[in-house]
Amino acid sequence: MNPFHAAKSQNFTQAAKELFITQPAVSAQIKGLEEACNLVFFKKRGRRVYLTEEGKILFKHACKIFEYARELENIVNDLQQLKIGVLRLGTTKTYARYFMPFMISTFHEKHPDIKIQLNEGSSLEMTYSLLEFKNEVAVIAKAEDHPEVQFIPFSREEVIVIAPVNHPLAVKKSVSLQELAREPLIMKEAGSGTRKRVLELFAKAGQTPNILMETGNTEFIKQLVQRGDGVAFLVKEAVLTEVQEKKLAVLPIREKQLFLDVSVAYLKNQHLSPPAKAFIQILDQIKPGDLTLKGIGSLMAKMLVNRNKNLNVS
Amino acid sequence: MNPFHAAKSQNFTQAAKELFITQPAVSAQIKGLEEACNLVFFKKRGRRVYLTEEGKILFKHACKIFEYARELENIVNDLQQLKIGVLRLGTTKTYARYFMPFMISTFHEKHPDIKIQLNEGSSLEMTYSLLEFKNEVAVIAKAEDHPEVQFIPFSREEVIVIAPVNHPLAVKKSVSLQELAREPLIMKEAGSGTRKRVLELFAKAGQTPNILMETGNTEFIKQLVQRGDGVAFLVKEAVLTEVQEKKLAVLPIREKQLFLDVSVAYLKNQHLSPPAKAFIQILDQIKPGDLTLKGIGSLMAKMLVNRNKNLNVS
DNA sequence: TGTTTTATATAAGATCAATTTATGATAACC
DNA sequence: GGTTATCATAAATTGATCTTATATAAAACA
Repeated sequence: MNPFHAAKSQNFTQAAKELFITQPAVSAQIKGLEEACNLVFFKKRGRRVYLTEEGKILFKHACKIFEYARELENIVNDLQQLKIGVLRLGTTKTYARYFMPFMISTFHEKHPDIKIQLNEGSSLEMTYSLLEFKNEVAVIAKAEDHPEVQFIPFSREEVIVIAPVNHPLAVKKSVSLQELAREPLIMKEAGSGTRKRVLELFAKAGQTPNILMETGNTEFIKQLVQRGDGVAFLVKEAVLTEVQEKKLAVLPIREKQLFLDVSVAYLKNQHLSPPAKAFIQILDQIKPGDLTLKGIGSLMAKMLVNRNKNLNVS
Repeated sequence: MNPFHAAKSQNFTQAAKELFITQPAVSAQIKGLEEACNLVFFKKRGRRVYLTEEGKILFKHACKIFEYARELENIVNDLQQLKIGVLRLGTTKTYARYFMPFMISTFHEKHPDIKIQLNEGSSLEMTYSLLEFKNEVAVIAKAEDHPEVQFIPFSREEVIVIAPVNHPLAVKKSVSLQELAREPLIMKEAGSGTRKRVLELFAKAGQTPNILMETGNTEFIKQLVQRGDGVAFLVKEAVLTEVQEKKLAVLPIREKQLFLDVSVAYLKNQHLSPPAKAFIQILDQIKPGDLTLKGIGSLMAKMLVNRNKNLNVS
């Protein structure tokens, strides 16, 4: 099995065969070791060799090294075969809440041994987290372009304007940006992809939005709007339930629909770990429609079952 | 400290310095490893290198190997410095009882970490135990010469004849072998050094001893003689107490005193382990007189204190 | 007892792996 | 924008390891 083990079979020639080398090579190796240690590990008697006491002691301990070497090989195999590994994934709170569960569950189903570390922040923060090697992949909007970051869009999400149910504009057939600019706006924080698109929209229309408040917390925004503190632009998916339950009204914008591209982002010209590669590959296979709440319905049960195995979402 | 550790310092050049090799050597090593594993362990960004997730995992496990390698070095050092090791020592029951305690105690005092395995048997059996590698050193009488065994005499013990205190010959001024040959003799077993000398003695005198019984057990012989079952030849040292206490009588042999050489025996042309070498060296330093019961008196206390540390006498 | 077989040691030459030297590319620093 | 620091690469060198061939010695056998 290993040099020592073979030699221990009280036969250098046999050891040589097992190691696919010649007998003099074994003799030389052992001689070298003995000289290096200034100790004798084998004694010869007749045509047999025996381990000395020192040899036995050294052998016993040396075995552990070979054990670990074998273990290391297993680890390398496991790394190749996605049996061990970590996927460090960045995303936004909103995506984590509305799109990620399905993606992660699908990934986890296919690679149940890979640990998943999910980090949240604004799209921009997550873009930088890639550059800082904090995350390897991010599911975010392109809040800012960066020459070293590759964005692969995989889903186009509609951004809508929400208002309190009793809002005067809610009854109108269409609302202009000019009208919206007068309303107090609960805006997503700096670095948000949605915010970027919204600001672009106002700028293009020559309007300046009346930003009442900024926050990264989508749930908080919904609460404020519901209480009548203002209106807000949010991804449709995130307010679906509240709209259906008539807790929030959707203001129909006069201008054409506003969309937000959700992308997988990762560093250009940088090696991707096997888990990261596998994750991106899975995203390629998932049809965008499956990501929405509609698609999730039938998969809810599965997700709940698989959730807490080695799925270290932190 | 080790290749990986150094490389982990996010700097191949630094690693190379620590390893006393050049930077391209480090690069080549890592490239080789990565290619062999079909994995990427380092990623470069700017002028720094970072461990990938896979690199971190492999590194964590590889450290254990280097830990063990360091431990192995310590073991080799300890073997050289007699910090660990086993002394496999053969001797006879009688010597174990009367001479060995002092020798072992002296050895143990000088090399407290060496374990001692004491095996007992007749002198001849112990001679063969050397040839079978069961023991490395033996403290025995030369019961039989052997071309491969080196005997180094270090003590000359007097052999005396003991008889029951009321034995008719006990009152005589001197007893001839002829007279002794008529007495029932409790003889030491085959392979005994004493037996060999006694038989030689009778043979030289043209007499045939009247052997009543053979046994290897010296204490048993003393019991039998005390009970009046016969006379026996034994090493003086072994019957000192009983003679002083007048439980046994000593028959004065007419012929010149009979002596038995106690030797250290070990294999010629065979490497001796450091513990065995150290033991023989200590025997060289001990004056024969110290070995007897007389010499032991003052050392009794010390022996008793030191006895049960890692002194595995089996 | 001598001959054959089996096993290790040794020496010289060949092979292969690892290292160095020299140089190029690239990003950070001033 | 030039300089510095760092890693990559290629070719040459070195050194270690292996092989081939042979010697030696003990066990097996006849």
